[in-house]
Amino acid sequence: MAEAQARFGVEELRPGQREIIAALLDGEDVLGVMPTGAGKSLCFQLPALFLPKATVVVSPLLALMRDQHDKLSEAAVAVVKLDSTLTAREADALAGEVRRGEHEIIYVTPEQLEKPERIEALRKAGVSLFVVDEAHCVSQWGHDFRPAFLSLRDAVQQLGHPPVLALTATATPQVREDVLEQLGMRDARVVNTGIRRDNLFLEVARTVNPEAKRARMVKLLQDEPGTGIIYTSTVRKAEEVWKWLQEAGIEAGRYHGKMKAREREETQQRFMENGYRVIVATKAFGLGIDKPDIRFVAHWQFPDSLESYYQEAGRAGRDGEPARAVLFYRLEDRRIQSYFLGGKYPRRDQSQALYGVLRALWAQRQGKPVSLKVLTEASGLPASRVKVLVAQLAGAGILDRGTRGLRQLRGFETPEELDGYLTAYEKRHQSDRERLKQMMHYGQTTGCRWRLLNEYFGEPEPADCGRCDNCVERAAGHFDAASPTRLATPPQVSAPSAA
DNA sequence: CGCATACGCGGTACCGCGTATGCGGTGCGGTACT
Repeated sequence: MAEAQARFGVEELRPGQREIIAALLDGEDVLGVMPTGAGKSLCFQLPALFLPKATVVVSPLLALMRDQHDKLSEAAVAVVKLDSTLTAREADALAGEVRRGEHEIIYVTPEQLEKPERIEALRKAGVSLFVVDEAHCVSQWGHDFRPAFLSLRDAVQQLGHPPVLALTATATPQVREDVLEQLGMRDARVVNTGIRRDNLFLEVARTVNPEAKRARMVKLLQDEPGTGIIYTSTVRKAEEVWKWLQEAGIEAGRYHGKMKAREREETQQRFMENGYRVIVATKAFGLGIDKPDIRFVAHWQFPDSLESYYQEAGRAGRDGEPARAVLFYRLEDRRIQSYFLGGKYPRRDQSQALYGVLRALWAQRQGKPVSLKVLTEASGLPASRVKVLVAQLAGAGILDRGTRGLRQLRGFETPEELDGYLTAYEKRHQSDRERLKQMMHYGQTTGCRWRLLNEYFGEPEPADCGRCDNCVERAAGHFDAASPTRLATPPQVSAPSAA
């Protein structure tokens, strides 16, 4: 404890932190689900100082790595980060230091761990603890646009499977399962400190058309003098809303993935310094946004799922003061999310084609390994999709991703097993559509919204909360016998047509 | 998936209708060029 106090200025460990650290020092794998601000970082920074060898921390964003690296350097921790911003010369020099074991904490991107030379350097150094920060990215990003997250399981294996710590603020039972599976942490201990946020008021504004949305937003901005975020589903919509607010004389900033990195950093900086009344943003404005006094988060359009919604809405009121999460619900906004879901995963025919091409290549080379590059070219599929499918085959034990390429281990033994491979992503797609439906249910329900969220996240369900619009209305007698239809009507979520 | 816009066409002097086409999130890393 003296060490924690001296190096990090920490007086006392919180219950979740204590449990996680104890389990790690016992050699267990741990999945820690803790809200932002609950001190996730300390769960690995503190053990890192005592463990004999290095702690590797996988981080999804260069900006997050940079911030944590700089903070730790100031605390006199021997820390290094390996990413693409290094020149080849710098990378070599640092890899040398890593091999010689000169660093206690090593930050890496998942992409770096796909390189054999990085793994080799870490293997030489020896790894005492392997940490995946923001671990929901494994499930949220791994299966489509950053498949490197699906290679982490191999990296852990190659490093001799040190204790693995996966940390996240948001995880449904489903996402938890996926993270544990994709990281190969079958017997992990799960430490969950809950999602409860007493100061956050949940509300939905049913808006039948764009005019209604704008009118409702004007009202929100009049009622609520504090700083807020407005999330939109597309870059174009973010720009549109941003211009509209500026014309209305509101000090608004914008943030989305099409902006230059420099401009995004400046916007975020100014937001932190209270230079904006609101930020209009896409989901790019997410990880690493940790301003305590955000008074409201409004969604101009609903996101793909309740975990996305809660991640974004939960950025309001981190300081514990009253804050509002307002969803501007409009049925038509389903369109864009349905579109995003459409192309997310490998289709059955692509899974089938890839496996066929791979088997042909192996046969042709008499069982010699096939490089990912050769397979990608032969399959004609996008590289990221091939990576996802290869990770799936590796997970099923069909192949091995060695330094010399993809090595065949065995074939599918039964038609059922092959079918499992072919339908896995169809099932995932189906469950994503279900999650979108639940998001819409949240927008349409007349029940307690906190109860619905708790149910969704597998948390104990409270009695009606008094901290959402529906409970307040019910308390005011608006849902009683005078308007029985509102209570009796089940939520209207129209079934999505077959894709 | 479904809306917005453009286009083609018929028949009328500018316009309406039906069909075609485009669009749409999140970031790493490596490469080419200044």
